[in-house]
Amino acid sequence: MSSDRYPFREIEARWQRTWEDTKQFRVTEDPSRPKFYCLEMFPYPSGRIHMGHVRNYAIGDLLARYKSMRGFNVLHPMGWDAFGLPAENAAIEHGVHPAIWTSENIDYMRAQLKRLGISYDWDREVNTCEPEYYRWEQLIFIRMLERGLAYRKRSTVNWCPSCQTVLANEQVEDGRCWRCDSEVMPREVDGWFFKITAYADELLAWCDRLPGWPERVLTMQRNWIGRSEGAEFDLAVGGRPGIRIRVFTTRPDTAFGMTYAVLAPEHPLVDRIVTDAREAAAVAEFRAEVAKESEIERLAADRPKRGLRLRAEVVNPFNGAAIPLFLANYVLMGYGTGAIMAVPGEDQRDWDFARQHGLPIIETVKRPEGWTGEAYTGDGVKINSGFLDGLTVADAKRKATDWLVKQRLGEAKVNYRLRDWGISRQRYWGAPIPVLYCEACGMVPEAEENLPVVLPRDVQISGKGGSPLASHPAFVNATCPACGGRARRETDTMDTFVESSWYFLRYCSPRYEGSIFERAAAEYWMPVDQYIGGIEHAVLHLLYARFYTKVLRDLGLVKVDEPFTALLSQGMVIKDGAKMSKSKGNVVSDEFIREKYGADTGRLFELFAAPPERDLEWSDQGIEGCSRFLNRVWRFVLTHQTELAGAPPEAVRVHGRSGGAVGGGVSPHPTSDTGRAFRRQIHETIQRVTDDIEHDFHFNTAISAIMELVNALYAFESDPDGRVPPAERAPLMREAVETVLLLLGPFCPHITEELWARLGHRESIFTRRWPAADPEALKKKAVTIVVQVDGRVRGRLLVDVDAAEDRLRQLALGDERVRPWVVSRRVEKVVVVPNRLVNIVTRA
RNA sequence: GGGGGCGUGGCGAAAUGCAAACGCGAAGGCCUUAAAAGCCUUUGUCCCAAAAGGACUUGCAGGUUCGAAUCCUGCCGCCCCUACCA
Repeated sequence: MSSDRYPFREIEARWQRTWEDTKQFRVTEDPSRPKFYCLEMFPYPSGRIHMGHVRNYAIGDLLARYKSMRGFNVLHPMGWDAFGLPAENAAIEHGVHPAIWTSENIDYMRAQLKRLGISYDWDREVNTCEPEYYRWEQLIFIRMLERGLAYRKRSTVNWCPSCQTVLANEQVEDGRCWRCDSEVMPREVDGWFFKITAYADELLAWCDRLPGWPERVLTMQRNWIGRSEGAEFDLAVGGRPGIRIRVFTTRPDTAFGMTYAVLAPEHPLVDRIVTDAREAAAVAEFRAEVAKESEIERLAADRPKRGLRLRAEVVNPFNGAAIPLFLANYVLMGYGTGAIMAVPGEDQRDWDFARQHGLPIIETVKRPEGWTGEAYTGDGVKINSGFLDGLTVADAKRKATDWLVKQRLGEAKVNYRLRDWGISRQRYWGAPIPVLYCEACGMVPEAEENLPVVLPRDVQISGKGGSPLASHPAFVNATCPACGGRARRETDTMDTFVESSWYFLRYCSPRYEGSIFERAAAEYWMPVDQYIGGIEHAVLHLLYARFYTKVLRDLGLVKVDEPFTALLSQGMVIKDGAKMSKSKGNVVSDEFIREKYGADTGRLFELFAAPPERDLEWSDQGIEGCSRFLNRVWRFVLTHQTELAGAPPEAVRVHGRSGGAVGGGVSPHPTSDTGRAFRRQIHETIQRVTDDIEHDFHFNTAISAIMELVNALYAFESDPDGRVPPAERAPLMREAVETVLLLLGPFCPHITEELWARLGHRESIFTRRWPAADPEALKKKAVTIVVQVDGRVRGRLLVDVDAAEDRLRQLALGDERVRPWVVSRRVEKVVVVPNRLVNIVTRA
């Protein structure tokens, strides 16, 4: 089978060596040329490149090479998101040090990437687990600390009782630890936070100013930030003049329907309200019960709403009514004020709870005719609402809020779902947080001249009992940078999402030692013009990176407001209907594909099989087809090498020049109909491929257009009817072949580079400009017009381009294939679309 | 519960006024001692002996329009995200 395949192994190795030896993809700032920063999300060095990576990098390489051929100065870097838990797991399971495991994986994966032939500037490689990298992150941490953007607090986190560590939200799968499958429990822990909520408004506002991003990613970010407008006000507790309960609501208009109020079980006021010993015991029991609820129970959609009625009552300030006060598991301390006014008439959760506890329900919005539902959340006229009666919901909200302000009870308030970013990890393999705890001075940041705080190598990693750093005396016991006394070093490390929040900035000047990056380099390259990565980072990484960029901007380090101008979210690579994974046994290895078909074929298939944003179903037959296509290209050039070599070279116009051909060649002007039609197809293909890449990333249709041109090339060559004049043959074939190679180059760089050389070119094909369609060649003399009768195709007309509407109407009505459909009917109307169709509308 | 997306041949997918480009698969043929590779033809369904021709067809039901896979409404199915967010 493979015996007749072109020698991809040899040519791929040779060109990779050439590109590396000549440093072909090394770039530097060049203010005389427009820049293009093309970036794929850098990988975690898990061990092997998989097909999802290949897809990601094939798309990036295509765009990078294409933009370069269009004259841009292209920055296309690669690096490693090298901190993370899998390295620690490997240490636990196999006794390999995380640093060694990581660095071996990086070496292996770098070699794999080089064999894919991606056009990276490898001189800019970045590795986030090196002190030269994370020292800048530590410096920024200190700056953030100074500005109150980094702070320490106690909070409830996901705790795995078996692994004895905190898990990030994304490491909890269906309420279980992704590593050991234990049920995750909530737990109070001290930790460090970044104040991303300070940027909530800006992050949200800029969602409307990122037209290069997919709408669904922006929607997910908007939902995640979750801005809601409402009001906050105080409820007095009956008989307890010193105590006021602050509640947040988005529906102040419904306040007259408040029939009870609820505190989150862990609300701090509970202890002040409850004084009786017996009630306090009941509260403690209720709290324990709720705290025991595991993540799994919390995720259950129909989780029962548990509540405990307190003896105290609160007063509805709107109507003076005394109403019961509850603790309930459906009110969360982490959102709003941790307390609510309950309006069962207009809130389904309150409705459920009220029914369970026999509480009254008051309707404050008139239901629509025939309403049969429970709580009503729609619009309508206010009823049972005192001074709000008769108003619409929107007007009543405004009036109720104004009233609260006037009474000095509350105010309008905006709340966000977004929480501050918890960055503490009780783990070893991460960047140390540069803070100390001094016996005399308290918490003190490490002195800048002492940075980096280097992660020590000689640790015992057991996976049990918290961070290994805590049991490393040489690391923990340190000197206070403020007073010189004894201090204990922070042993938490930073979430690895911090490293990936600024790596794209470090790429601008990766070896610069003076600062986090060189200002001029970042000003030249930033922002990233095209970012490409998986949809799974739609919120987390992309939101964190946006936040971190804004922080760096406010620290005066960078000028841009947003890091990524355009984003392409590629779909997953699927096999047998499921994401490829070891456990499912449906993994196709990049090495196997490269060995069997070559890198060019693998890349071509991944770009051809589906548009990039959609999931891609792997197909063993599909890749055979791509292999066959490249062999067809190869065979054509080799079998016609002599004939092609004799034709004038580079009779192809290039973008950015107004006329003529480059390199002394002559544009062929065929006189035969076949020759003219063929040349038109060559130039239509240029136009179509350019549009497909440029406008909507439809690489699959771009490839099919190139395939059609190759099919046409074979047909033109065989010329069974002898209609091509001999003088036109070789020049047109050469123009077609060179066009195919130039258009295909960014998709399949090795084979095109090789064939380009075999046509006699001395320079790399990637130093050539992208071809431009010749308007002369695109001109058509005649077009086929479809004639419809009542919307059905009944005939076709071959007419001059831009024929007059009157003439089209006449020809259509007179056409003998059309007449039978019209003859016994009355012509009502004739719709003419120039150069496209005529539709004759009739009536009996 | 909320938000978003998708539904077209046997399959991956094209198509903003001619539905099914391109590729895969399948069937038949050529080449070959044979195979591989390659090449050629056919390939949505139905009516008709066939051709010519015609009818039907983009999840289902409606609507807008001269004209709808495409726009609108409702329903069905699948996928993703999110989740007691007050």
